[in-house]
Amino acid sequence: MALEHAILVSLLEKPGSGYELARRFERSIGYFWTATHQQIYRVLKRMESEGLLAVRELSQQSRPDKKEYSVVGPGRTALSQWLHESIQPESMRHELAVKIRGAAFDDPSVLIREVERHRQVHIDRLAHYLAGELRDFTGPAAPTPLDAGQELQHVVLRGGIAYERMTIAWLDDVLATLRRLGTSPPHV
Amino acid sequence: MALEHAILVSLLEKPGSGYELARRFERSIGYFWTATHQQIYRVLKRMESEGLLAVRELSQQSRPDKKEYSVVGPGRTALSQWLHESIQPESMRHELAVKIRGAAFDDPSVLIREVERHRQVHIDRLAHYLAGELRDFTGPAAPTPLDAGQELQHVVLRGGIAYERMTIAWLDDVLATLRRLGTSPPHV
DNA sequence: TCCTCATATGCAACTCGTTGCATAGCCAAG
DNA sequence: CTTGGCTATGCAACGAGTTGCATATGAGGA
Repeated sequence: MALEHAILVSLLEKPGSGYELARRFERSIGYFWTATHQQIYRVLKRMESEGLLAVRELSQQSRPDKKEYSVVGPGRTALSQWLHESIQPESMRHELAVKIRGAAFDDPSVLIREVERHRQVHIDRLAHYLAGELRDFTGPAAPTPLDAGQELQHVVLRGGIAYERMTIAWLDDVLATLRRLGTSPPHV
Repeated sequence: MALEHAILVSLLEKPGSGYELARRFERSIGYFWTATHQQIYRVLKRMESEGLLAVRELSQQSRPDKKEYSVVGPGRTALSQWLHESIQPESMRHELAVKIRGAAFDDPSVLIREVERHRQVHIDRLAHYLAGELRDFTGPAAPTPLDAGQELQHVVLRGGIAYERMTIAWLDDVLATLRRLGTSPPHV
């Protein structure tokens, strides 16, 4: 159900089209909730038919027309209601960890490249987050003081930064372990 | 596709029934991959029909019969093949983060209890992981030296521990932010 | 005796999410 | 002038995951 709520939050922050939402889900919102454009278009249509959103068809010059969605009363109420409900803490879904345990039944060194690749992705994400933090929250161009919405966006971004740092450190640990096992006598 | 591979890993570590796998997915394997018993039974049946697993019907006294699954040749090959493929790094799914950003459009203090509840869950998980680490890997009752499989299980568990510690620290940050905003003048 | 709990397996219906494909307008480069 | 790229929206089919329900055995307690 959370895609619906992620869309409400994003559209309250700023109205936009399905295409624009899909872009936001590649940055910003997408740091902690992902969705493809097909999913977004489908849910937007449903939410509009349920009266949570309003559409405005905008003809643009030099571009195809778009439909701009914005949150209306019942949508705001739905979000508020959801905020008052409790959700259950995240359950893990870490495919790489499954692979690492699986490596016991093959040659552990086959995973070294894979783990290095993941490590690089997380390093890039961290750099991206840090640049965003500087631009929007802690740099000289950032507004001072931050309003409540910006403070909350910032604390979520700090979570992303902490997650990437933790992950990079862990992947270093994994690499050290795989390399150590690689030089030991084989097993199984 | 990863449920299939998580099952292969778990059954290679030790053969077992659907019920037993479901239990393992509540501990151990479940720390980084979750599944319900319905999902497990369905996939076991499919994997058996594809020749990845073998079944043995065991009649037990004082308990209903069970079907014990174990990995056979093609299953081992399938796992090995998967280990050589590359997967794409995890995409986040953090519902609480959506809520935190959404709190900008309601009273941020409504989230304080919710975040405190999540924090407690993570503290409990951390304690549980640390107890498991002591029991299986670092305590006096642990085998020395550890074999490759145990080393790999340990490094995965260290990842879980690092994740929980990071999350608890972040939730403290979130709580401090929510409390600070709660004492500021309202917004929106 | 009846109820509940733990073991053990499964179906049916549903929602959520992914993948591949299709369409269409306009721009810029070759 | 054709091709590729970006904006913009959408269908169809499939696969993954959840929820509710159903069934059966046997243990232990009220």
